[in-house]
Amino acid sequence: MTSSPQTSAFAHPGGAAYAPKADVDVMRCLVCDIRNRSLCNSMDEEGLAALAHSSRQLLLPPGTTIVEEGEPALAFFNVTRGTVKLFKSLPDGRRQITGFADAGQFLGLSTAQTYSFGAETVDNVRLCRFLRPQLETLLSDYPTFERRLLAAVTDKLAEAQEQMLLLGRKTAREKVATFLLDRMKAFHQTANRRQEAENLASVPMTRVDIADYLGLTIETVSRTISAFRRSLLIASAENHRIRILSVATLLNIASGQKAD
Amino acid sequence: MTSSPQTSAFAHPGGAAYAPKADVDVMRCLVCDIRNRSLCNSMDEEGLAALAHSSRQLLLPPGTTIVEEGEPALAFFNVTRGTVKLFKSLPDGRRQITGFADAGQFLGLSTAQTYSFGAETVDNVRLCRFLRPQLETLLSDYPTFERRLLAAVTDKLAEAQEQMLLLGRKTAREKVATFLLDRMKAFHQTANRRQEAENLASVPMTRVDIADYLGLTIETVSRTISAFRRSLLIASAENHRIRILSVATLLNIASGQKAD
DNA sequence: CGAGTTATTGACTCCCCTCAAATGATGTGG
DNA sequence: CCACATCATTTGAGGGGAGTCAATAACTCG
Repeated sequence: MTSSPQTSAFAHPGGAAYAPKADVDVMRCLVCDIRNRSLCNSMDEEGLAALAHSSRQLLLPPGTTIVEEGEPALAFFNVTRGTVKLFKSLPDGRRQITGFADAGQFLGLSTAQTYSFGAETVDNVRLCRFLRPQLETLLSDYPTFERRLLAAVTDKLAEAQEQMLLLGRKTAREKVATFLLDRMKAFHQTANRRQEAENLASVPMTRVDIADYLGLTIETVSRTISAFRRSLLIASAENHRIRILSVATLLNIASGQKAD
Repeated sequence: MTSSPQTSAFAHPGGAAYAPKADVDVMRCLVCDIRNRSLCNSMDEEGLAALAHSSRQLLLPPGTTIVEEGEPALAFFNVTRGTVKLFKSLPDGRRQITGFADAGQFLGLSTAQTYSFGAETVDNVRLCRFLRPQLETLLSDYPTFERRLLAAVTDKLAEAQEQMLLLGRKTAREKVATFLLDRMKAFHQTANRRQEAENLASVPMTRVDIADYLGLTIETVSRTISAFRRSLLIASAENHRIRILSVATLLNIASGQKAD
C-alpha cells in the first residue's frame, strides 16, 4: 500500500537528513520562520534556546518513515515545513490516514510505550525531533509550553471528531468537497505570501493518500474531482495545487446541502 | 434524530439534578468510588479537597443534554457513573457519535469559545462539573493534574484514530464485532465485581446510537447482531448486556480476518 | 392490557467498490 | 532531446454491501 524510498527518521548520523552543527543550532528556534504558528509560540527567548537545545532538526525526502506502528514511542516531532501523513492499518493492508500534519503541527505524542500509528513524509519535510525525556523536561520546566501542548492536543481531538463525522456520515461528494476546503485552509495557514494563496488548495499527496484519508477508493476520488472540475467548481493549478472557483458552493456541498 | 426528555446540565438549582450540601461535599472526591480510574487519581488529599471544592456533582436521567453543539464552552465534566454519548451533526440531521464516555472518563474540553460537539446522557449518569475558570485554576495549582489531563487527552486522540480506522475502512461485520469487544472492555473497567463481568458487554445505548457511532443504519446493526447470535458468537443477557461466547472469533473478525 | 417506542426481518435499490483498460505524468539513459 | 519504463490518474462497465422503504415483532411502562 505504501511505496517510496524507506529512509528513517532514526537513520544514523552522517546521513544527509541530519542537522547543522551545534553552535548554529542555538539560534535555530529563535529564527524559525513558522514559530508563531506552532507550539513554540508559547516560549520566551530563554525557552526557545532550551527548545533548540532539546531537539534536533531533520530534513527528510518524500516517502520517509518517521514513526512506525507498534515501534517504541521514543520521540515527539514538530513539523516546520512540508506535510506528514499519519495512519493506522489493518493486518490485511487496509489503511486509514487519520490526518495530515502541515508546518506548525506536532506529531508523535503517546502515553503508551509504543506508537499506535505510523507517520510518513508526503513531500520534502523539515521537522524538529524531541526525544521523550527531553520533552518531559521541557514540559516540567515551562508550564506555558505544557499548557500550549494541552491546547494543541485538544484541538487535534476536535479535528478528529470532525473527521469521524466525515467518515461515518458524509457521501463521497461531501467528503471530497470538505477535503479540498480543508487543504485550502491549510495552505492559507502555512503560505508565506497570503495573496498568492487566495482560493488555492495545496494537495501534495497522491490519490491513494486522499482515498485512504477519506475512506474511499482512488477511483471514486478521481471521479469526484473530475465531476467538480466539469462543474467548474475547481480548476487545476501548477505544483500540486487546485484552485477553488466557488468556495460557497463547495461549502454547501461539504456541509450536506444538495446545492450544485 | 434524538428524542428523550430535554433536561439540561445547567438547569437552575433546586432541580432534582443538583448536589448535596457543601459540608458533605468536601469529602466527596476523597470517598469517590471510581477515583482511581479517573483523572483524579493524580491528586493527593489536599488536591482532592480542592477538586471537591471546584466542582459540583450532578445526577442526570437518561436523555439529558449535557452540552450542546455551538453553545458557549463553560464547563468541563468528569463522568463518575453511567454512560454519556458525544456527537456531531450535519445540518440535515445526520449524526455521528464520536464516542461514549463511561465512568472515569472526562468530557467537555475545548479551546474554542463554543463546544464543537454535543453530549447527552445514555442512562442514569452522575458527573462532576468544573466551570472553566475553576478548571484553569486547578491546572495551574496542580501540575500533576495537568499532566494527567494531557495524558488523558492524548489517549482520547489515540482512541479517535482507532475509530477513524473503523469508520473509514472496516465492514459492517467488523465494525459491530469491534464495538461489542470495546463494550466488553468498558464493562470490565467500570464493573465493581470483575468476575461477574466476565465476557459480558454493557450496551445501554439504543440501536440508533450504535448505528450513529459505527456509521451504519439501525437495520444493518440489527441484522449483523442477529447474524452473530445465529452463529453463536454472542448471546443476549439481562439488563442491556450481551454475553460474548467467542472472544477469539470476534477478535479475528474485528481485526479483519475472514474467520467465522 | 394497550399505546408508544424500539428492534427485527424482508424486498428492493443505489452508491461506491472492483476489475480492467487507456491516458497522462515523471524520470532515466542513450 | 527523445525513447522508453514506471508510476499515477482517469475513465468505463459491472457487481455487491449497505441503505431505503415497509411491515411485523418485541419491549417498556403507565
